[in-house]
Amino acid sequence: MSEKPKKIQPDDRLAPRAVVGRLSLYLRQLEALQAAGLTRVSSTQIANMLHLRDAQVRKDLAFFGQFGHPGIGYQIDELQSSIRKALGTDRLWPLALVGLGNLGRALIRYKEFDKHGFRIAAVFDNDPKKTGTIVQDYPVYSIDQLPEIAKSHGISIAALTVPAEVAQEVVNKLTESGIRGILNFAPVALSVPADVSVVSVDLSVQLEQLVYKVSHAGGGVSYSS
Amino acid sequence: MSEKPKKIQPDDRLAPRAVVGRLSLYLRQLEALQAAGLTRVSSTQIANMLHLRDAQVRKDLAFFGQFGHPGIGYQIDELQSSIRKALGTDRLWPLALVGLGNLGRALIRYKEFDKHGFRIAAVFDNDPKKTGTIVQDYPVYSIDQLPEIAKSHGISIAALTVPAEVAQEVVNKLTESGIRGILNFAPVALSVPADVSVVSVDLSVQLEQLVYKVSHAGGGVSYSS
DNA sequence: TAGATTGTTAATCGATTAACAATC
DNA sequence: TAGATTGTTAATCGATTAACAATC
Repeated sequence: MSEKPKKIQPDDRLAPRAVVGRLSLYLRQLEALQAAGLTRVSSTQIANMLHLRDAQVRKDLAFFGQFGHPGIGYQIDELQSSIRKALGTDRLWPLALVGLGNLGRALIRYKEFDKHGFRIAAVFDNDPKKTGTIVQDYPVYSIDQLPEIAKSHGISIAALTVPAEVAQEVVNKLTESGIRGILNFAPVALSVPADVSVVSVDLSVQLEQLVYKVSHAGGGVSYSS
Repeated sequence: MSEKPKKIQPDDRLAPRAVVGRLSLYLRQLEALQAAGLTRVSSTQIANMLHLRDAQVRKDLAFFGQFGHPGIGYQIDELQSSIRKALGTDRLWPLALVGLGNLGRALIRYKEFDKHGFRIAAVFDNDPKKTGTIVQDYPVYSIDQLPEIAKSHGISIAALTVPAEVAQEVVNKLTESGIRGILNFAPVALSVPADVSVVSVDLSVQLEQLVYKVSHAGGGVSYSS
């Protein structure tokens, strides 16, 4: 009979999705606080800014380790890098942009990605009128070239902004090319192999959420995460 | 002593956010099924397509009423209009687009909004180089004109695609103009009066979610809702 | 020291799932 | 009828919150 092994790492289970979502929001607040010249912050302050409870902030962070100083609070720069490490954004992630429609073109120019460690490394589209051209300094490749380019550029994640009708078909090519994560903007439920992650952002769905809230009195603030 | 009034409506409490999020996804699936020529569907089928449990689908729907036929399933067109009614999307929602950056311009051309009962009714920006011009058939108004135009066009919701630095300031103008709901793309936590709803979509946050999942093995599909 | 704040436990709250009688 | 499927209850599971000893 083997003893239950004592936990070495702060926590090695996968964090609940809700926790990870809030981690990103904490990071945004910390960036804002730092820009404002502050160096430390308490869980209560973070909680108030995001309309949460202090205990929740501490418990979320506790999932990944002990980053605070009892009686003092959290050192902003320390906590930032701890959260980045927990999220995996403590390194640069080259990104494939697949689909050069309206949304795709907007994402190429989207400054926030750069600010948070993401860099569009290559742009793909299957329209022969677009492939071979240069858009915003990026040469546009055919999706068929994805396997080779993903490999040579070390790309493992992709933003998918193709029409819904072709999304699944393109996703199949992506996963066959070694893409491990897809940020999907097409309004369809994608099927992927078990080792590939998908996060879907459907803007119409978000707008429907808003309409529900507006229609049913209440009000209040919520984050899509 | 007054009796507790018997519940008349199927349910008059506010549905949990998670339920409302899934309702939109059900609607997308129903649209796809209908396009494929089907007329009825079971909770098990819907659940399988979205990687959920059948009981959850039924329970979510039960929140709003009884839409199914025991032994038969759901009539697709019936269920669609029931869900639309529950969400409040059974009517057209004119939308103000505020902020004509990359994302704003992409949203003007975004076809999915039209498909789901949303219509951009007016476009606003504070850059004097942009106001007065016509973008994609829309005259661009100054944000100062919002109160009058919101009133004349019956606009009560807005998509906010301005830079983070000015977002709160613009939000204040929006709420003063009678806007009741804001789809916020600026990566900041907004403060609004209690009777105004905010749904925030932060694309960098979504990408961070994806990186976390990719970094920590697993995989799997998740919906931002 | 006194005051502040963390990390963590236990209690509460809410959401998901299983199971099944009612219905077609 | 037999088979299928709903709506709903009760059981389970997970997430949030309150409370507080430990720490600075």
